[in-house]
Amino acid sequence: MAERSHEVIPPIKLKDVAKAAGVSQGTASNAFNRPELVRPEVRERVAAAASRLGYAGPDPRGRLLRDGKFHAIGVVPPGAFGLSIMFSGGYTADFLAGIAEVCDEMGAALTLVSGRDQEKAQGIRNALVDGFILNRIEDLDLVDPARRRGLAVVVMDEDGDSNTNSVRLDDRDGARQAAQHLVGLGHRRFAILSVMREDRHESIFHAPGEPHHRLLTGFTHDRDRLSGYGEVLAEAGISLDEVPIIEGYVSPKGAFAGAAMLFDRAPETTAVLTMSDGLALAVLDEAHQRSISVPRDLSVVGFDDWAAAARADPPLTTVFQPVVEKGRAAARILFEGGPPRHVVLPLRLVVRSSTAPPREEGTRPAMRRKPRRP
Amino acid sequence: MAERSHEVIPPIKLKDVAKAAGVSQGTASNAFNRPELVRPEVRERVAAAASRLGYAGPDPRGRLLRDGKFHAIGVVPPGAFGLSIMFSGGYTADFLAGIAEVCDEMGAALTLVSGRDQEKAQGIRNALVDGFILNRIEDLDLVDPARRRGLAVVVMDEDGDSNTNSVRLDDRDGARQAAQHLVGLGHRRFAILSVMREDRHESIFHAPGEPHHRLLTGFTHDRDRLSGYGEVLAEAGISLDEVPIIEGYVSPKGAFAGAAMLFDRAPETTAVLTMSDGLALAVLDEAHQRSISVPRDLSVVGFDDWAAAARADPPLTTVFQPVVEKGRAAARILFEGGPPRHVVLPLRLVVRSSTAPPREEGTRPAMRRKPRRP
DNA sequence: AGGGAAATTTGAATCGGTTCAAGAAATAGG
DNA sequence: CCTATTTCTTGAACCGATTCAAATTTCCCT
Repeated sequence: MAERSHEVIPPIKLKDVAKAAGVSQGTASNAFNRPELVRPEVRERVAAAASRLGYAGPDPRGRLLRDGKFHAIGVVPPGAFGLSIMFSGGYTADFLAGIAEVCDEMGAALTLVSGRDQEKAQGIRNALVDGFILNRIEDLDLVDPARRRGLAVVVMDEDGDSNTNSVRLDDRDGARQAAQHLVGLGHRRFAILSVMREDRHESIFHAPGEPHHRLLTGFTHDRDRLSGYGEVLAEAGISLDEVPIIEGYVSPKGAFAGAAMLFDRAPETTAVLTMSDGLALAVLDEAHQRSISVPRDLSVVGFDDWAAAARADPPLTTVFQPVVEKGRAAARILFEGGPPRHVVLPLRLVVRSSTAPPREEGTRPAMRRKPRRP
Repeated sequence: MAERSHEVIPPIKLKDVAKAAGVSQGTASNAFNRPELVRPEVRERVAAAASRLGYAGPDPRGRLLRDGKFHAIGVVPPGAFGLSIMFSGGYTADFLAGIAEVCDEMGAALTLVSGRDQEKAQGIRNALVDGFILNRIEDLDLVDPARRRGLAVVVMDEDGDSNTNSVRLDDRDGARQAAQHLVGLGHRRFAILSVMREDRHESIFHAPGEPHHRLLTGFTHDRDRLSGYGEVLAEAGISLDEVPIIEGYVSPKGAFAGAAMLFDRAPETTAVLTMSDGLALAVLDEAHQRSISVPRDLSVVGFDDWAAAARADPPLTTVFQPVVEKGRAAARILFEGGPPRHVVLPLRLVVRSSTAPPREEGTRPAMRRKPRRP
């Protein structure tokens, strides 16, 4: 018949191989997966049949259905930016590297689930993974779909309810270390540069005495940092109410505006605590513009330990975040299973050269000086 | 019975939902996947039953088996370093970003397959993906296992056999552009810094006149670059045989050794063509140590356009590689299917400040000067 | 050779859906 | 009201393996 040649050859299945080798399908399966259970001669017959038929080995689909495990864990890219943001370096890259390390050890695959916004839930429902690592900030509403599928879930940067795994950093303690360092150096006149997540375009100066409940700082970790600073200052007899706090938008521009505001409105400051290296680096830059010497005239502490912090001039004292370890911890929880765990990782102050004891009273030059910029 | 409480509740399946809703399993399936085929009232009854039973929607395992598509593509980490190398920035990160972009558009997942060496083949056999992007260099032997599974495959940096998809860069043309630039500036005294992939620890100086078949340069793209250089020089009447070629090991140390050798053994050179920005940056550094001015006394061209190239002093003229686009192209081929394709992407010379016309004869200072280093 | 233990092999159940031809019900047309 | 359509539903086949109790062989001793 003419149609013969148009027929699609159905792909070879284990059953076909079994038949060709003259064994049962069960034995054929064992020949591939538990060869020690099969007599060498038979094993060989199966192998021969397989290669004769061009059979590449058991299809993972079948196995998957049967034994349920995907041997892969999933990560959802944060925000609405899509997958490629995960490779743009910095935080996400380090985080993934930590996860990847553990996946490697476990011989599991790491699956990056695509999708933005609503599509993400869809992605969660269909992902071929055994568990998910979710970002608290944007993906908290994905916990439910994942759980309903019976998947293990780890939520980052959030305590989570007591039966959801979580991994977060001890931001409060990190902030305490930073503040303690400055207090220990003898500083008494502090200012705090905070970030503001609202989409505002002007920085806000909260003068001493202003009630701090008006702060716009939104994320838990920012609040933790602030409270860490507050605690240590309080222990040193300084009320947070007396400390000027500047909130700037997280963009570089916002950071510079905040830095300028610091010099303009709080010139008596000898030590600046910040919520992020971005802000601290802006302060360094602005200080340079105004010929204010860091750390002689002003000590600056960052937060996060960006790569740029070590290269800054002067190298920035800042708080290191174990981001890679965060990834590792999250992945390990997923693989280990067991009852819900709540991991809190310690931060560590890295002392570099942007901090020093304050200048003696009287020898400090006025900070408010015209910027050199045009 | 006492055991009652110990019984494992079997997970809810579509069948259970169908029964609870009083419809056939087929209808229940449609209610989820093709709701337009189901009367609204019935659809709702199914939804109600599902939510009452805590059913999260059809399990992907079942669907997978039936319709075969994983909606994911796989990437294998190069080398024996494992997964986490993919996030260490630079080449792999850019490459993955390109792949990720396309996955996003297609709503597919990106799966990073773990495993090193032999385990990789195992990973290929079990990966839950529809296609693979493989690195030529280490993964050529993985093409077969992937193909046998009937998966689409794209091989990078290699022409591949004519029925294997491939994506590569036009290194020869990139090299031509670089050489042409220097020839156009008037240079006639060239040297070439090449890389050596063997695990040697000393650089090799191939003096003019030496037969070049002794070069150790191993990768196709390195040979392409060399041949591009050679072609253009030949067109300018300069035989490659007259050009000193230095092969250095790819480590930073090797690069510096090669750079030193250049100044020591080929001091009359006015223009250096390199196989990599790493080498070119080492030359810049060594020139600085020896107080040789670039580009006044020596023009240097890199290859790859590393991020550091633009920041170098002076900013390095180099050949830009569209790595992100490489990733995109590979992913697109996988998703588009169709007959095998062989994509060759163009490179582009980026002229910065490390190249200039040669100094006039006679005014050039002797290059061989004692290095300032201790 | 005979009996029991150990090593292999078999066959059928199961994993959780999707799909499609065929039947049933609802709707439209005359 | 009856027939022709159109819209929904059903039921069974199928996707490709793994697993395990039971059946069969092989092996080892006496």
